[in-house]
Amino acid sequence: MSRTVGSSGEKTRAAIAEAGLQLIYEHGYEAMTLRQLARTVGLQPGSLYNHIATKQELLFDLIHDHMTRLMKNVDAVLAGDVDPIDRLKAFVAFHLAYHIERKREVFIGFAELRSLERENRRVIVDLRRDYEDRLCDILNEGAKQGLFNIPDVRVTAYAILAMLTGICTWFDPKGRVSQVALIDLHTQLVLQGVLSDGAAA
Amino acid sequence: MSRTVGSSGEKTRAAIAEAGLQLIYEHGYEAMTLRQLARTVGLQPGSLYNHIATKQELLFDLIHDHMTRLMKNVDAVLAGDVDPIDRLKAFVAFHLAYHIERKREVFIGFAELRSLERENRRVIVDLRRDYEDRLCDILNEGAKQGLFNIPDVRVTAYAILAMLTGICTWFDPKGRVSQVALIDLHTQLVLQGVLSDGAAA
DNA sequence: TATAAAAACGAACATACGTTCTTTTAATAA
DNA sequence: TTATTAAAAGAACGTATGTTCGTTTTTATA
Repeated sequence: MSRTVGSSGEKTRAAIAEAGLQLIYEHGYEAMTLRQLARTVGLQPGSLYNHIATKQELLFDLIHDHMTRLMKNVDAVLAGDVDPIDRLKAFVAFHLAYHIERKREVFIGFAELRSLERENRRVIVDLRRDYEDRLCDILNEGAKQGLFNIPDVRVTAYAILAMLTGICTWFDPKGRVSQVALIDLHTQLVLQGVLSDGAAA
Repeated sequence: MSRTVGSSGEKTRAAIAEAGLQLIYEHGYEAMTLRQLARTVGLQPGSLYNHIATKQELLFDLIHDHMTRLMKNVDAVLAGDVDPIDRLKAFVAFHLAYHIERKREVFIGFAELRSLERENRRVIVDLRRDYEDRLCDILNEGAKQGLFNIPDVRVTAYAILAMLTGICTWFDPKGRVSQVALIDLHTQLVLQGVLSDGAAA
């Protein structure tokens, strides 16, 4: 056989990306086989190479696209507010919603960092740092205005991010807890943990 | 050649465990090669099988030993206090100290869950659940006594655990922040986030 | 000291992997 | 309608992997 009826580069590329995402999420990058991926998409292994350069590039693109989208969205969300408390609330709500929606990408972006080759990893780590900085900026500004009581901004930012991101490892949209309740709970937890005595929530 | 001068099952077994821990931490379970492991320990690949049954069992034992030790230690720590606030403080301090000390095991126990075969994973997941329950118990008791204000105990427990465990991905004992400062900061963050208005810290 | 067990070597096995290459056919542009 | 390009098949390559096995030598036991 050869080229297949109805085949289209665009569709196949999308199918590979989606299947790759799911398979890496389920089994991990190293454990996922290109043969497995090909089978899922309905191709022969070699045919994948009409659409991807290497397995490594598949992983990198996946994470890189995710991080780029994350940055674009967080900047859009934070563009409005100026009050640190509002900004912090907006950040928490956005982070949770996005990480719930993109659960698989988030997990891979964290767990498969070590599967990235050095230069690729550097790019991603830099993007992560940019994202962390968004939260640090908010905390800094809030502390400056005397609204927040924060002994160490970066450590606190890490703690908050770890807490919020952690939910993506267990949250089930069809589960007992609604997304709204989840956001409320975490917003309270974060704000209460960070607000100085004088500031009103 | 054959059996080597000074060779001892006990020592070799320990060396394999330590090297396996480090290599899995660095490269991941799937990426780590038994040949790599053998080279690190100073053995031929086949000789590993005098000490381990399979690669999978190596991973399982590593995680299982870790979880067992974790449970034993947390129970010892919590044996003393009865006041929920004291217990929560003790839990936070213990969790952080332990997770800093056993950084590699903790990371593997989380990231390599999916590399465990079904039955093995079930065992570990059950142990994790037991550990989570320790924190839930504290939160429940505190809420019952009106000390804590917690909308959902299990979700809150997950949030706290995610936050505390997250530090093990970046904490550097030789870094800017001391372990004591870290524990203080997180204790405050957790307590403040959980205490009801009436309760004094 | 003789004997059994333990711990290593070294070679090999079957299999699976990422990737390349040639060929064939479908889609698209001239 | 013809020429070109894109997308697939299918076979193959070199290499690496987890694991097994027979042999040899050291350690421990009786």
